[in-house]
Amino acid sequence: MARKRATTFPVHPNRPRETILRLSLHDQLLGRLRAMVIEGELLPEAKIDEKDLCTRFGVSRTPLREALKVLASEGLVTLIAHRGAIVSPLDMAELSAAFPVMGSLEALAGELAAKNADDWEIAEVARLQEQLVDMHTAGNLRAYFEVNKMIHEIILSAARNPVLSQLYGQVALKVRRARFTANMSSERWAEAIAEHAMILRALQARDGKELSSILRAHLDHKFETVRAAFGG
Amino acid sequence: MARKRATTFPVHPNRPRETILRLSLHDQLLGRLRAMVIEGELLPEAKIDEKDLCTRFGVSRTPLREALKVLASEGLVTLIAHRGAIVSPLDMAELSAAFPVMGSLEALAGELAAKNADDWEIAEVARLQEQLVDMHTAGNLRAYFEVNKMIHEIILSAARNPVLSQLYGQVALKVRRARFTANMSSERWAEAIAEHAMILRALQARDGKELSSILRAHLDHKFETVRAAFGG
DNA sequence: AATCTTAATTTTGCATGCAAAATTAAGATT
DNA sequence: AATCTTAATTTTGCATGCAAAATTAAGATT
Repeated sequence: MARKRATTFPVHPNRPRETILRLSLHDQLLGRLRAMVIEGELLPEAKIDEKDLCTRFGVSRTPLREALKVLASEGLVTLIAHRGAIVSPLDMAELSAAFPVMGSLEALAGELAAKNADDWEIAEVARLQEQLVDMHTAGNLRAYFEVNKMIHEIILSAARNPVLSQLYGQVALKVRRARFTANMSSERWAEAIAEHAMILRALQARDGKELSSILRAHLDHKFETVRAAFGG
Repeated sequence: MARKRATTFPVHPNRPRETILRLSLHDQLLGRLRAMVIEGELLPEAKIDEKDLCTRFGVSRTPLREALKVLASEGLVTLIAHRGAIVSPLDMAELSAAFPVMGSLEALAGELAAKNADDWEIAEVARLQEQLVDMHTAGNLRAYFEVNKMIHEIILSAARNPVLSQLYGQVALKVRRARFTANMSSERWAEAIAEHAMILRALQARDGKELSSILRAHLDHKFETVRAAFGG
């Protein structure tokens, strides 16, 4: 497994808390820049100005450039020889490639999670499912996405497969980036909520095949939404 | 998609050749170090001596450290704060996590390749299949692995899904690393050859479901071999 | 002799420096 | 005025420098 990511995975109860973490500049920058690209603060195709970012974060070019190389290997940034980095273009072709891959990975995650999830995790998904409904009712799309992400992360971590988690994380980055620009129709939103209810039920029943296929379908529908919003 | 990898993907005929590439030190080092880790030249858990590698490759620490950060994000290397990098341990737990993921990805690749492969690619797989048999007859395991890798890479590239290729490449690294240490029994080797014949037939018939399930089974068997060799 | 301190040495994480390449600006040519 | 040269400026890729942390070595203490 890679170096620990600075993600905010929901903390499983029997795990040490309060570990004081002293992140290197490299790691902090990596996290910040990743977020900036995903959330669209840095727009696709935009040139990444090293000097600007250095002064902005008060660091030298060394750790910044290290972070850029890693982001490039994740595909979020594109390096052009002797011309530095640009934010990777967000093209429909790559996105439509990402969805089926994410679908396969989620399908596998579903199967494994149905087998391996413990009671706390299932309860947690149930709890978050309620929140999801609340966010929908409140019309808070941003918060909805956040809760949605947490549900999928619990399922992932319940799959007990770190390699799967790592790879999933990487495709999810690409997809999440698109979602920040593409909005959902209210019908699609209602549908997504219904699908999430099915996800919860399959998990509670520990029905791996069922969970697996719901997740894959859920992804396919999500793709339709994004495709519609983007035009592809 | 990420920066171009320095891999030796078989070249599809209608693609420009002879592109003169001037790789940055960072990229060259990345490729060299990756190969060294995969091929076991740098042993698992071994400390990576920056100064040693710098003098060895005649470069300064800057590009070397950039490469190490990327290798860390790929999971081949583990960074320890203020203590530098070690070659990531090759543990059975991670390996058994990697195999089902690779299986899912290959299954997807198979389905897509059956749909999208062109005649050249199918012919190429057929040609390599013959070579595979030859290598088996010659008892040349190293060359066998190489040809085997090429077949899987053709299937991957015939899937026409760069995201899939990228992720597959990453899990494949982990698995390939294990294969360099684990040997195959002669029975398993014969079996693998037979499975490859089935792979070719399914591809020629463009039977996506079939190809998909053979590939997944092929991976499962490969896992058994590795597990046996390693003891897990 | 084994353990503990403390100082010397090495290594790490990051900042800075510098030449080559790319970009921009300014003047020359049509 | 538009295009072309050429010089000035900026940016990039990498090397080097330096303080803090980790490791090792050396001497002190039991």
